[in-house]
Amino acid sequence: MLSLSEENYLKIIHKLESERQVKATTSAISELTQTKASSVSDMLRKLADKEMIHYVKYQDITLTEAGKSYALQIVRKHRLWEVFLVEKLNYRWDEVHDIAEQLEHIQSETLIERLDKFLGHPATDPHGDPIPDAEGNMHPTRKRVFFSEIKVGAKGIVQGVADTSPVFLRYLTKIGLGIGSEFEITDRIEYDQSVELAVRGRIIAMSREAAQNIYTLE
Amino acid sequence: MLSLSEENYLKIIHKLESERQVKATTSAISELTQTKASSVSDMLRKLADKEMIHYVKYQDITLTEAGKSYALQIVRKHRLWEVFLVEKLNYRWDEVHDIAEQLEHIQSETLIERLDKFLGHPATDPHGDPIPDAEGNMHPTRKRVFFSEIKVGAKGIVQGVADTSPVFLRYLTKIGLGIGSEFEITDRIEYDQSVELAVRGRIIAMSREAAQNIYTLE
DNA sequence: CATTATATTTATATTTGCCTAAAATACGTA
DNA sequence: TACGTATTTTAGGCAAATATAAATATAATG
Repeated sequence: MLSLSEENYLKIIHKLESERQVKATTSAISELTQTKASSVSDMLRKLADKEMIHYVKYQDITLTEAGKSYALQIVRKHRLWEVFLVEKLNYRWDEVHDIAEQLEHIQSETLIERLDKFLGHPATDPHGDPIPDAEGNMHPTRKRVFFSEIKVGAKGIVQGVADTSPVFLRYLTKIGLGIGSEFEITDRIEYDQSVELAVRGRIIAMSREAAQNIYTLE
Repeated sequence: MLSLSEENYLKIIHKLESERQVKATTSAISELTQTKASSVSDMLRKLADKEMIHYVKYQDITLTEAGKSYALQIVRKHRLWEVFLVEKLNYRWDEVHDIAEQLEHIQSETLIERLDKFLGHPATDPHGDPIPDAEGNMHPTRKRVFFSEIKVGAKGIVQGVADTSPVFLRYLTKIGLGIGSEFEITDRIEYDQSVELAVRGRIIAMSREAAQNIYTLE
């Protein structure tokens, strides 16, 4: 059983690992956790002692099997609680992150399985992210295709978002876009790679930055 | 905003205060929290600094208005989560305490009000204890009459238990007694003050100790 | 490839919440 | 009321998780 802090580190390392762009390094973790690199360094030694990470000084960090499994359990808890908050307590998708961040650390052998059952074994959270099963398997999902990559003229349904910050989610809500929304990419502006899309009969201009964070599935 | 430890101390002090038999003293808190008296003493100074308790060295401790209000919010959260666990996740009443003990510390402005609504504004928790409202008011409850005080021949309905330890709750479940159970006190043995009662047509002998922890209302 | 810049680690310190041991205070009773 | 006992507080320390500052290793560049 790990401490709250240790759990948060595992989660962050998992996030960096699974978002294959970035490697898990001391400074990347420091950045994401908003703690000093020296503190991260301390914690990495502790997690290595507990065999949760592979750690060689000055090199990239990777999770061990045990560490990955532990991290996926936290992800599972986080996402199931998010579903609970949205489905049962009527929260909006941009409001649930901070609360789920706390709830994901509740320790109980049985709680999360009962919650999962109560929620009807949902496959994804309110942002479209898949929920790992009790054994830590993410049911293989189709490949994500971001708005920034979809060819002009293509239609589809929004399946998820890669940025779950409240400010981004509120923007999407404002323009009438959510998971399940139908869309058509009507144009891409070469100058700044922004896109134009049709949602509910309205034409919307969207920056490349935003378009890189909304996806449908192949 | 108080730390988890500080919240637990407030809760314990409130428990001692409201169970009017015992006064909140350093040693009583030490006993209940299973921490050394010296540690308690440290914490009391901290809580006094934060104006959560009235504290004069070597004297009994009482909560300030702020402290009482804070403590009641924790009690509210604890009891609402217990209702959730029993009503929605099908836990038994002897299983919920430890999980609620964790959930009661989740910090959110809105979560508990939404949970309360979701649960249909329950008046009591699964052990019959009243749930304070958002302002910290316990709706005035009728006076408790314990099995150890009920006169022989009287009938009634179990309204609550004063001991919520799993071992006690499992004993009650085993003898077929729960909140809402009809009973009749059929005899009281003068020798050891044990009682005899009829539940669902069966006659049960119950020790004075157990009888002191089950009650109906006046 | 030498030097500078950046990233990382080590050393040392702080805060929180706990501990043990010792000192101070309060209480029961002879 | 004075003594012994029990309670409470103070003093000094430890572990966890953070920080700052200094040392060291790696990477980037002219």
